[in-house]
Amino acid sequence: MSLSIENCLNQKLCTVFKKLGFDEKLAAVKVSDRPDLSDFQCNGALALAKSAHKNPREIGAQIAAELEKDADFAKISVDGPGFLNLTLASEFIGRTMDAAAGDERFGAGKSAAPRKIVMDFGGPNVAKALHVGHLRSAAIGESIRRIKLFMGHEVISDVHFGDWGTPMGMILAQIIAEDGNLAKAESYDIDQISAIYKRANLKCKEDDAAKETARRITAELQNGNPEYRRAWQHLRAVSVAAVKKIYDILDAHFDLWLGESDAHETCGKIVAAAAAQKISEIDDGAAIIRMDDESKPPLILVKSDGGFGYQLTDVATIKMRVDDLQAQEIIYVVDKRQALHFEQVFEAAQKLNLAPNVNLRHIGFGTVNGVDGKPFKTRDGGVMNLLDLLELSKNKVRESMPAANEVEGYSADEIEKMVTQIAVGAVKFQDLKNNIASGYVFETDDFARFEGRTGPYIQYAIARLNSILRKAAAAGLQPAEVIVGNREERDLALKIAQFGNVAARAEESCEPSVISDYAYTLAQVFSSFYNTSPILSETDVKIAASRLRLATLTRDLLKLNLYLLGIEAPEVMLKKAA
RNA sequence: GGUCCCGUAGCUCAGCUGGAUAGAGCAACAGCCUUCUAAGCUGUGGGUCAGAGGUUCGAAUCCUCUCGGGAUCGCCA
Repeated sequence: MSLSIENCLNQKLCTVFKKLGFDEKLAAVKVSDRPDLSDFQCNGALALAKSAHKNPREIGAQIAAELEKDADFAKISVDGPGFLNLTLASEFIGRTMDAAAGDERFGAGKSAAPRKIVMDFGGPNVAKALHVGHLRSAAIGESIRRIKLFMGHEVISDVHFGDWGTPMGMILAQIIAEDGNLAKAESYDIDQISAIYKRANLKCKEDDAAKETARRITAELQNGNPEYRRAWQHLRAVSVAAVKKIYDILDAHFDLWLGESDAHETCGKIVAAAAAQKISEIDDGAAIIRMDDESKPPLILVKSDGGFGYQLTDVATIKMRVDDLQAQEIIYVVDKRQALHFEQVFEAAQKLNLAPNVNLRHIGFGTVNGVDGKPFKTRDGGVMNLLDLLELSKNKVRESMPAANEVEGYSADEIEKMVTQIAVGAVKFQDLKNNIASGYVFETDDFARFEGRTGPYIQYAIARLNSILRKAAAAGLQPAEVIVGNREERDLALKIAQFGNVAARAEESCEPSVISDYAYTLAQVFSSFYNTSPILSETDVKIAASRLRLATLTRDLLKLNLYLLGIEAPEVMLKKAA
């Protein structure tokens, strides 16, 4: 159970509602919409009035009268048509902060029903460089992974490498076409492989015969042609290594590096089982599973050329995750344009009874668009490489930072690390500040900006806090009991107290933007506090110690929130002298 | 054409399990650095919440329709 202030208030309200014979479900408290009037509000009286045929203000007054007895409230009023406005006693807020200071979870609870969750995000492909589209999957997936872990679930992340489809045959066919055979295939590096794939892609687009050859080779590869398998093994290994590097920079963690190919054997079993149980049928030479809703296209198990399609692979992968990993929930963080595909796959899994009692969930994210509103393309019409994007961001950060020879005490490596943390933080936050489902417009200029609602803004708040905490420690100042005095202290404390509910909401909705939004507003409230409530120069030692505790809490909480977003916080942020 | 999503400030977006005066950031304007990092703070201006009906004591939020935009609809993944 969460220790958060909101839950505590909910309990107080529930008790009163019960005592007065009101429906406890209506006792919910929320952060006030009118901070000028109260800290929290309860709208229960309005809803109660309807069923009880009573004046909502009367009901509100009844509730207020009960709450008056509680010293944790400084002021209770019934306003407007029947809003119950609750203002907390400063001592109560202070005590909550003191409790949070001793709690590494800052009042956040854990899931009452922890599950074993397999997460499928990433989805890189052999021979294809990661592009901006992969950023969303990595950023969102990693954040949800961390949020789920924080809330007490067990999570296994799987990159689900795209290594078994027609592109494999296309590359092999292209190498054979260019070299005459596959002898040199194992000497190619990632850049060469990417270039070969691009050429293959072009050729197959305009040449049906080439496409046909690629299909045939793909099928032969899948059926175990040893020569193809050997070359493919190499292509895959080189691609995995290249992709790993980028995911490392992005701090996206995968427990498993399985690919579509790993499901191949299981695919065969599924095809056999589906046929035996008469769940599948042959249509136009392909083995398909029809959907209950006939307006939906059928799921294609086996293509008419005999090759296994990705739909089958995804079905088979569900079976493996349930049988081998004991998944109780599988979460796919994949582009929402694939929503129909996942509906089909989930329905097929259900028909085949592969995952009884397993929660299958597709979290579809919107596309990264250009200013024209269409999926983002670079000037030459291609998709922007993720590494290029990161380099762009890094260059902008470097412009604002001193070089190693311009500043004392920092090595070039340390500065480079700082640059990376800020640049990656900016890029990831830019992605995570938006709702998952709504796509967002990618503007190159946004990555050149680190002011306002951005990752670096939050990192900067942490850097300032680190600086204060360092100096306070050097001066021998110890944090102590929180005394809520001025408005900024109160706002900061109340904001800190919200974390428990924020974490729960983020987990429930699988929405990192709930965290990013909170982290930003917390940093914002802190910045006001910073400007009005000095710590080191405060002469009243009790106030200084109280503020120091608030500062420590804020720093730790901001770091935790950035962690939940998969973003690192540099200890210090250097700036070029003006 | 079927299904789904979206339309909120000049721009990019929150808010949408119905509630009080619709919020941020950017951009614009006006202030704040002998004081814990100005990547910051404070303030001002800026809105027929696409439009029309309906449900309700109360609608940006729920329902219906219209207009506008987007995604997707069997062998690429």
